[in-house]
Amino acid sequence: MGRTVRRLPTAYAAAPPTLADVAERAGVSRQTVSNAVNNPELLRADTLDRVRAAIRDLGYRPNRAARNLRTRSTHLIGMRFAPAQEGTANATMDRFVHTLVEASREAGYHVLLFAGEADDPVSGYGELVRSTAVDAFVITDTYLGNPQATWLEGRSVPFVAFGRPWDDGDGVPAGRRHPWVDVDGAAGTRLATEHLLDAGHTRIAWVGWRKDSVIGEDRRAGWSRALRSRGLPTTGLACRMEDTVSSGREAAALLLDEAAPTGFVCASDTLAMGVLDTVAARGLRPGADVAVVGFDDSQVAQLTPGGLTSVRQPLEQVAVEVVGALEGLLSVPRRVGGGVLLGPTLVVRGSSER
Amino acid sequence: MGRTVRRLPTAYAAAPPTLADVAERAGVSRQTVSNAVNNPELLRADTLDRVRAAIRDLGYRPNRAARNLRTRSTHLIGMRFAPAQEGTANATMDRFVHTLVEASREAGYHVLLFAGEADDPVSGYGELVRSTAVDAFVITDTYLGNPQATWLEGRSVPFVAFGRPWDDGDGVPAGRRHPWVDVDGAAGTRLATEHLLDAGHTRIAWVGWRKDSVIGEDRRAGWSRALRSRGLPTTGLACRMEDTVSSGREAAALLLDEAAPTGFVCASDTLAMGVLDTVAARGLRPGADVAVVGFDDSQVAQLTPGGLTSVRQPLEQVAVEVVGALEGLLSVPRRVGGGVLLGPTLVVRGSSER
DNA sequence: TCCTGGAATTGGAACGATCAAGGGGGCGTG
DNA sequence: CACGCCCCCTTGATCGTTCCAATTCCAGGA
Repeated sequence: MGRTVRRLPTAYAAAPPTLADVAERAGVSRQTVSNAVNNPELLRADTLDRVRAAIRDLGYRPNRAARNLRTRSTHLIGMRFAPAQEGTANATMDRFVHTLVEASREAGYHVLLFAGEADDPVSGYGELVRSTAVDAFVITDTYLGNPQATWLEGRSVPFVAFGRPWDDGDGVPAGRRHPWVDVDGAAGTRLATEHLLDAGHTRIAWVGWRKDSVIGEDRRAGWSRALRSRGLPTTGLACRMEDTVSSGREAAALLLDEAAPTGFVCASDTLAMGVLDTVAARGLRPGADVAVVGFDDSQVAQLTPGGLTSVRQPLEQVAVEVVGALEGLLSVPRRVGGGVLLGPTLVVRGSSER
Repeated sequence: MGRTVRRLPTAYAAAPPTLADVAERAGVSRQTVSNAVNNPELLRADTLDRVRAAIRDLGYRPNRAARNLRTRSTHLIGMRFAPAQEGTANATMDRFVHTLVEASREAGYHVLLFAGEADDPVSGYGELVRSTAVDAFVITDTYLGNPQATWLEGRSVPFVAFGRPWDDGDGVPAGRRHPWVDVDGAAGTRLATEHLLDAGHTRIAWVGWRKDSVIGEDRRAGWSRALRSRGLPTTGLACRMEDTVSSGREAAALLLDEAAPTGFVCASDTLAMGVLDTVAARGLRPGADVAVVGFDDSQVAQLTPGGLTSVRQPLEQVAVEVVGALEGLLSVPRRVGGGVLLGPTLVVRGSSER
């Protein structure tokens, strides 16, 4: 009848109350308490009140392990956490993860971080799937070939990708239709370029990444489209490099010598910092003489003296959409996922305006 | 005898194999399989081989929910994830969290992120404790009064803090002896100050935070001790501000006017960026005329033109120590936790050397 | 041959929740 | 008054694992 005394494994916290404890206190059966928690509309109003009072008095919370075991779902979302690269301006993860955690909470989920072998993009997932530790995954680095997505789809594990499936252009083959959320990089660089065009610049250069980066080529497309739509040339105005400050420096020097641009649109804040450095070294004033725009609105863009104008990704919105897609995925009718493409904004600072 | 067909809740992955499946295949009982996984030394060698082969063939992984339920432990570590403040140079979390995840994995744990109400430092913990969703917590923002630690200790919930319990000086009252790991901020600023002293500077200023920041006062102490130990004055050379770039700018202007220092040690990279800005605005060359050192080795320090010398916290080491302390805490004999204080390093860049 | 004892293995119960049926009232209806 | 129905609630089984105690196996000693 009463609850039995339990031995505790490590003698920490007192054993939390169980469904049976609440039931006894409220004078109902276990199932009724369960219903009060999960299907309150099934109970008569006064019974519900009584049970809720008992729950409150005892500080009852359903034991997750027991619930998980029975329902075969953990309400956990797995995410493989890769660190930001040192020496690069992109601290994207911080903002994204925070909102992901927040939005997940509202949807009744928690975020489980895990690590994998550095050289194997698929490692770590299998263990969690087979031990039914998570309900779904969020994958974040989908730039190349995207082996995680393929792996997960092959095993029918639900997941949402932050990033488009790039590898197959328009004609996405059947069975490769997972839900994804992404930011329209081309729209961002187009915004940046038009911002400079509106300020009167006509010779605007592109400083981007190597050609094999699909994201880089997408961003580049925004720049070239903006120029072409106003009938301006792009030839000789583009430069593709590694994503480092010194590459940005070199690219700016090269371009200033060869093409004398008055504006620079860059694929990253890292490159933009290099461009700014060269501009300053030549005695040109950022904003006044030469305008520079970066990408990511990193802390560097915010803190560098004068400020760096930069394209800001709506990471908070991305996270919210990701959780929304997950909810759709985990609710009963399996919705074949499409994609969501969000528009970035431009944060104008001193480097492009004075 | 054979396993029954199971209906799946959402018709995703095929149902993973269970202990019973493995047992049947290996021709042993369930308990023997369990022992093969958890206490292999109890089995005869040939039996162990047979069971292991069955486990491998079926791709068996223990169901976490069932295991959690029975053992009353989840092998999850909870961490409340607060985002980095925008406009501040500190992207500490990224580095720390990554290593925490990595080290946790080696210890057989995963990291569960959760969110709480912004205005309530304790919110979020209770739910996870009462639903036995995590075994322990890592708390990271222990600067003031540290209500989470008090809350968790009051409920005998195991946790490790990144950050010392500041509030009670030397005489830590009994019952407030939780394990913690921290970085010796004073040692860091002392390192920075001595770096400048060794370069020949004698008038070295401090740009720090308001007096009510214990961490700020600790860092300040490193600076003042370094100066005093060489018989140099500190009066008139310290300035305490908000943690913003413009504060750093103002502080530098003030100090240059009043005390004409040739070196600046700052409580953060954010402040240091402001100092650098003022230095440049006055036509002084960072490194050559005036040396500046920041704190945190943030991306800004790495990417700013010329580079900003900065104190780097050994966050990877902190995470490893944190996990080590957790392991000690969660293993059977409760060890009353002491603290671990780690030394930072100095990353020298152009702002202090030319 | 029987007994003993340690090592190896087994079957039953339990962890705490949900699922799937199975009642017991009260009320309207024939 | 009996019947059936719906509403509300209860009972027993179950998820997959580990704990506990019991049982079998096998070698060595009396």
